[in-house]
Amino acid sequence: MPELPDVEMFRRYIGATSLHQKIASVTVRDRRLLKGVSARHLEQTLTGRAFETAGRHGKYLFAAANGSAWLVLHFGMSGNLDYGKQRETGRHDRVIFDFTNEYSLAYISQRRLGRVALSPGVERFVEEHDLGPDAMDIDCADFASRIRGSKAPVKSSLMNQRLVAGVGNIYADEVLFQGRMSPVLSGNTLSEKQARHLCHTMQRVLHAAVDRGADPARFPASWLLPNREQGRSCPRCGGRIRKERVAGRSAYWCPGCQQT
DNA sequence: AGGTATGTTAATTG
DNA sequence: GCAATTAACATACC
Repeated sequence: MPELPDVEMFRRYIGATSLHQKIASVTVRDRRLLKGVSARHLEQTLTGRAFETAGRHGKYLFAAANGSAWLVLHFGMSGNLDYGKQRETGRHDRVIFDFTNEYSLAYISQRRLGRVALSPGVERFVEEHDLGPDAMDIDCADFASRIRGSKAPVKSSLMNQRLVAGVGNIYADEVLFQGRMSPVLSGNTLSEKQARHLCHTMQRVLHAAVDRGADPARFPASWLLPNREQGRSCPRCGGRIRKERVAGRSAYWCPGCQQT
């Protein structure tokens, strides 16, 4: 689930539920999910403070505590947040933030591939992890020069978080489908115009997904996602959807309308 | 039982 | 040294 649109929903969720409340305690139920911070340090840093704002860069979610400590959440292949009053602890709750008003926020990671960290700020984090610009607001001229500077398959570059942050396997397929471009096309063969067009398509798709609450059930039938299965018919040309391994992941596309 | 799954990263290969 | 691919990670599902 958690690609940019999903994480944007999580950001809004925190914004709507968890800001400006004093943190009473932090419970780390599985320290394997912590990255670069001890359970003790996380608890000591956050307890007594409150989250003031929620930010996002690519697939990373940030919540600023008082001062200059930011909580960083990443969701991996599975993940969720759940806020509630006197909620019962779930089996996959990995870190729980208890507020002084009896409400708590649970960071849930079923497959434990997510990570929880602390950072002095979003900018610093982005720099340290060498993340590219966020996919929603990357400048398309910048995007074009980045993707044209790589001979990797365009799908691989779309998913490369150092090139542009936020697009994963599902949305990469959707962007390429809507941009009518083959996933295996080499980036350095794109014209400036093609690269910019791909960028605009990417931003349109992500924006539309966010507008629909990142809920696939609300995505238009004309999109690839509802038909992302080998052998299904393409909602645009009726051709067959093909599945093939590209850049180590399953790529689904319509050879009929994604020629170049 | 074996393959696959929306992610990142360390290790490996070219 | 760099870019690109693969393995590993943990768990659930088909």
